[in-house]
Amino acid sequence: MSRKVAPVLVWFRLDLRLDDNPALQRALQSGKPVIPVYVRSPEDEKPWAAGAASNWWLHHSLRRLDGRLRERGLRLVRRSGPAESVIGGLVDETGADSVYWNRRYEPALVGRDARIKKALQARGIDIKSHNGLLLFEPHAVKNKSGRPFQVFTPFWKHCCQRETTAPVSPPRGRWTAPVEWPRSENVDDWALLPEIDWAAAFPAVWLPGEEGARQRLEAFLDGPVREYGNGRNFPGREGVSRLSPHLHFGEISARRVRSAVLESGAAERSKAARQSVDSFLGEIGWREFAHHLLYHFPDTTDKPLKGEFTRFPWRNDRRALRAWRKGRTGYPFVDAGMRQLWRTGWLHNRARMVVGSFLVKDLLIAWQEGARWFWDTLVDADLASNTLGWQWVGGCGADAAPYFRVFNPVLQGRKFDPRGDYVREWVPELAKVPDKWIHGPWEAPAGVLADAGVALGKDYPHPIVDHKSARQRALRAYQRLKGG
DNA sequence: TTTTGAGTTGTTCGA
DNA sequence: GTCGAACAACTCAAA
Repeated sequence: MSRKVAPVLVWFRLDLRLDDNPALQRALQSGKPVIPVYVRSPEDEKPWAAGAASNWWLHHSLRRLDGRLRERGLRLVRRSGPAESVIGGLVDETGADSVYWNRRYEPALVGRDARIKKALQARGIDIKSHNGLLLFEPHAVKNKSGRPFQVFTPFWKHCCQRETTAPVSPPRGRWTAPVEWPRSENVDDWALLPEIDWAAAFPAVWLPGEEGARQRLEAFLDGPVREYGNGRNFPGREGVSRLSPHLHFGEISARRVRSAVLESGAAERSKAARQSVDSFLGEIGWREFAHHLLYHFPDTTDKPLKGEFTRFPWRNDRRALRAWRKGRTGYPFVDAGMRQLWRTGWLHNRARMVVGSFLVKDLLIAWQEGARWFWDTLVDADLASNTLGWQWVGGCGADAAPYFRVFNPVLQGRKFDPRGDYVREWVPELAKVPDKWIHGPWEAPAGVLADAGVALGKDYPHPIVDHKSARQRALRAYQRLKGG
């Protein structure tokens, strides 16, 4: 191999995969030696530092990616520091004449990447950025008046009428490595893993990395996808894909997921299956929409999109917030969700809505508090999706839930966890409570609780608020806001 | 330009 | 027990 051929740097970000990775693909097609790089940079921590659960995932995902690259004769060079100086320094060290990456759309990073691009181009480096994250890029989707969509349905209808590009598979065999590898930091030294054993249960649930993503997708296509329309509502069943962390870290692309679902033929089996596929693809659409909104409304990570909500009378109740975080609200369905989150770094979407509604409406605690907690505890913590979700549940987003939509945690439990499986799994102290009372143990006759070995206030808390009056309180607060 | 219809995920109340 | 209306008002997209 000639020493004179300048290598290409491929800057990996939220695209920790080999498959359908346009930046990598382009580099490989150039025939030049390829140097994959991951930069741990302080800009990535804006507006919020990465959460502990995300860091756990990142640690493992980086190791997996390095392993996969090594199978192809490459490796992942890891560096930390401001991205501009790290990438610039690597260009100097390696003599690279090109740098390729896939675009990110978070407010803090768009400008940074543009600066890096400009600075490198000024030095004569070939810079190419690609779309590896989304089906439709935020700046490319506009309504007929040239403005960003703010309502999901028309947004997604519009998107579905557009052309999409097909996923690409990387070339087989071994790839061209540089003559010399630049120094790399050790992921272990980044201290991404939590010191306490809080993540102990994660490995039983998750396999970070591209292979794990593939397995999840295949398991989903093997069955649940056909029942998704209905099955996705039941947190105690295996009805959803659980692809969210893999999608967040880019271990699998939205293009790949979409095309695999369509090619699986799942939709052809029945009308219900067709609808199931549509509603699953709609969830991919919500991910797109979240990025779209955050790109066009960058303040919404912290500020309500609807301005009047800045004067909403949120309560500052640390005690209630703590009970919510720990899953000790006394509402079993809510507590099951919060404990699943803590133990596994993930929460079923039905449960996300219920616990979110409980925090915001029943406890009248600001949605930002919920967003922060999710940010720290979710392995799929994604700035765009988290922002959209909490603005939605808070009723202050673009596509807001009407304020009077207050989830009743008992009814939700009875409807979507009728046998109490979900509650029994995550709130084991209630395991012996009969189905009839499992979602509202305080209503159970004393004898029933005694037989189940539950003393309320001792083994399991009394409800920290009375839902009926809490609902009234929330409705009044929201009504006042409207009234001015 | 104006008008019209619709908008992720719910609950309660009263007939 | 079931069912439909009410819970508001507003913005947005499209015809």
